[in-house]
Amino acid sequence: MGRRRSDAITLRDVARLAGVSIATASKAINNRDEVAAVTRARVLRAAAELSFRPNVLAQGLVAGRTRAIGLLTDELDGRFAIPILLGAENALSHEEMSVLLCDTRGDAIRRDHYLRTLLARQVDGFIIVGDSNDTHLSLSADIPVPAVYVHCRSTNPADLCLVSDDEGGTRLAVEHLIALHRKHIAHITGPQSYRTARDRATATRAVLHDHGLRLAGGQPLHGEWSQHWGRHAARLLVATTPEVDAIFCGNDQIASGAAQALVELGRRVPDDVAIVGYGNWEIFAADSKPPLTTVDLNLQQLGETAARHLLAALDGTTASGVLRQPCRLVIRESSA
Amino acid sequence: MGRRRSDAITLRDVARLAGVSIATASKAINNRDEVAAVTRARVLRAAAELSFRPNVLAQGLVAGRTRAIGLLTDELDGRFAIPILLGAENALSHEEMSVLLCDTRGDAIRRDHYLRTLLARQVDGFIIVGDSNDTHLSLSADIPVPAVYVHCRSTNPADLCLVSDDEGGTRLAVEHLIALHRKHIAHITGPQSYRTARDRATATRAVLHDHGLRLAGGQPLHGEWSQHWGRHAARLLVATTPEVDAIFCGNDQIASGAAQALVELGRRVPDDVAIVGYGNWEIFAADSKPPLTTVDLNLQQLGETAARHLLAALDGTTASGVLRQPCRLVIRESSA
DNA sequence: CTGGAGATCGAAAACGATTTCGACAATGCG
DNA sequence: CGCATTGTCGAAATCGTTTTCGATCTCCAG
Repeated sequence: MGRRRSDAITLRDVARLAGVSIATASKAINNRDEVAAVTRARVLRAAAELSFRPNVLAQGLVAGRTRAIGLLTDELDGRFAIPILLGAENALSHEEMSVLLCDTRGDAIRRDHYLRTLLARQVDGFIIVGDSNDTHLSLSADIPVPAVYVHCRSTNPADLCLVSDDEGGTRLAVEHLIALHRKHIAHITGPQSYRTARDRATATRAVLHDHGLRLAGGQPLHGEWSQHWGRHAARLLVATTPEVDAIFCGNDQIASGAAQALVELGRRVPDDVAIVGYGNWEIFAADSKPPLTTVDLNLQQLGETAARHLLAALDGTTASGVLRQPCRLVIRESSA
Repeated sequence: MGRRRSDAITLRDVARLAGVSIATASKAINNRDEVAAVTRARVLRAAAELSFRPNVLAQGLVAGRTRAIGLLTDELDGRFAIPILLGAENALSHEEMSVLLCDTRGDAIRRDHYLRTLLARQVDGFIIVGDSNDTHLSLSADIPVPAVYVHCRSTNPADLCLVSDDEGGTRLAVEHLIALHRKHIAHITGPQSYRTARDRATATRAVLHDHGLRLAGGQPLHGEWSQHWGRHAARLLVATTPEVDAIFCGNDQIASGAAQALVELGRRVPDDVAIVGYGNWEIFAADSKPPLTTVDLNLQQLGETAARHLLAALDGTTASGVLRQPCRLVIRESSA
C-alpha cells in the first residue's frame, strides 16, 4: 500500500526542501509572477523530487475551483449516454478536471438528491445528459454554477442545449437513397411519443418532397424501437406496398429486423430493397446481415463539445439556445 | 441561478442562528454525544431552516474521509462495465458517497494519469472494473487506500476480486438443456484468448460428462463474439453434425446469429434445436427471434457487492481472494 | 551618495469544517 | 456543607492551500 495518507507530501515539504516559504512555493508551482526564475526552478525541482501532488480539496476550498464537474444522466444504460459521457470525460481530463457521475434513473427524487450532493461537493459545473425524448426540466434556477444540457432540451431558453441534428441526419440518409435511384422510399421508426421520431419523420417527408417524391405507403410506420417491430413493419410494408425499393429506419435495431424479414420474404438487400438505419450502434449496424448503412450521431463529439462549452462557461463565456451537432453517413452493404 | 457560491450557508451561520459555538453545532449535527438534547434540537432546527449542507471539501480535508471513491474502468463502452457501475453507484449513494468516473480505454498511461488525479482528490477507495479477459495489474502497491477489483482478476492474491461464476452459469445453462432431453449439445463461443470462453468451454464439457454425454461435434467452436460468427458457426455445425438438437452459445450475439441461421436452414427453434445464450443482454436476448433463453450475470448486483466490500474495507474489514457471484437462468422461447 | 522604483519574498489571514481540551455548572455522595 | 463526578459547552488548534500585503533587497538615475 503506497504512501499512507498521513504522510502524504504537502506543499510544506516542498517549500522546506527548496528552502523557501510555503507562499513562494505555491506561487512558483502555480506559475504566478513575482517569483524569480531561479527560485521557481528550485521549487519545481524540489516538487518533482518529492513527486508532489497538491491536495485538490484544500485548493478547491480556498480558490473556489474544485476542478470537478457533475454529470447527471437520466438513464445511463441506454444507448446514448455512454458515448456522450466518454467524449465529455475525455475532453475534461485534458484540463485536469474530474467527473462525478450520477444516474437518476429518470427519478426526480434521485435527481434532487444527487443535485444536492454534488453541490455540497462544490462542483464547478454540470453536464446534464437527457434521453432526447422529452424536454428536460431546467435546473438553472436551483444551481449557482453553469450547466450544459446534452441530448435533451431545457425548458429554459437561456440554457445551452446540445442535440444531434435530426433534420440534417435525415437528409443525409434520404438523399443517399435518392442518389441510388430509389423511387419508393418508406420510413419505419419509433413511437410518435418520441420527439426525435416525429422530427425525423417530418424531415423525411420534406426531403422527399424536395426531390419530387413522396413517402412509399403514404405514412411513416410508427412502433417500438425494436428489431421485432422492424420485422413486423417490414412484412406489413411488403404486403401493402410491394413496390417499395428502399426503407429508411428510425434506428439500427429496426433496420436490422427489417433486413432480416425482407430476406425471409425473398427480397434481396440491397438489390431489391436498400436499407438505411440510424444511430450507428456498431454492435447492431456492423454485425447485421447485411451490415447496415446508417447515420452516425457523433455522440462522442457531442460530449466533447458539451465539455468545451462548459469550460468556456466557467471562464465566463456563456452561450445559450439549441446547438445542433452534424451527423455523418456511414455506408455499408445494406445500400451499397 | 440559486444561491451564489460566495454566500453559501456555513456552519458558522447555523451556529449563530442557534446561539451556540461552531464546535457545538458541529457536534450536534454529527450526532456526537457531549451535547444536550435540547441544544441539539435547536441546532438541527437552525440547520434545517437555513437548509445547511456541509462543505464536503473542508470535511474531507480535516476528517480524512472525502466520501468519494474512484471508479476506474478499462472500457466503459463495452457491455459489462455499465451495469456494474450502476450497481456500485446505487449502493454507494445510499451511503452518501460519490463516484468519480475514469475510463482508461485500456491505456496504461491514461490509467496512471487518472490514478494520480484521483489520489490528489483524496478518494477514499477504488473500484477497478476490468474486462474479464486478462488479469488486471494490481494497483495496491501504488495506492494508500483500499481497492476492489470487479470483473477481472488482480495479479496480487491479497486483493479482493469479484467475478461472475462462469462455472455455475455454465452448469445452469447446460443442465437446463439436458433437462429438456437434449442429447446432442454443441457449444459455440468466443475466442480462445478469452479466459471466460475457455473456462466456460471446460465447464460445458465437465457438466456434460457428469450426465454421461459428450459435446456434439466433439469440439467447442471458437470464433468472434459476434452474430456473424454465430451464423457461420451454426451453418458449419448443421453441416458437420446434423443430429445437433441444442446449442449453448458463449454470448447472446452469437446465440442470436445462430438462431437466425438455423431458421434460414429450415430448423425450428426450439423444436428442432434449442438455444441458450449467455449474458442476458436484453437488447439482444429479449428482442431476438425467438427471444433467447440465457444466463444472467447479475452484473448490477456484482457492482453492489463490490461497493459493499469497499465500504467494509473502509471500516477496516478487508477481504481478499476471488469471490464468484452466482448467475441466474432466464428462460425464454428459444428453449421453451 | 541618496532616494525611489521595481523585483522578490515571507508572515499571516482566510477557507470551512473537525477535534481536543479546559472551564464551568449541576448533581451525587459522604 | 464539601468534594468529586458527570454533563455540557466553547476557545483554539488543525488540515493544506491561496492570497494579500508589508518588508527587504537591488539597481539606477539624479
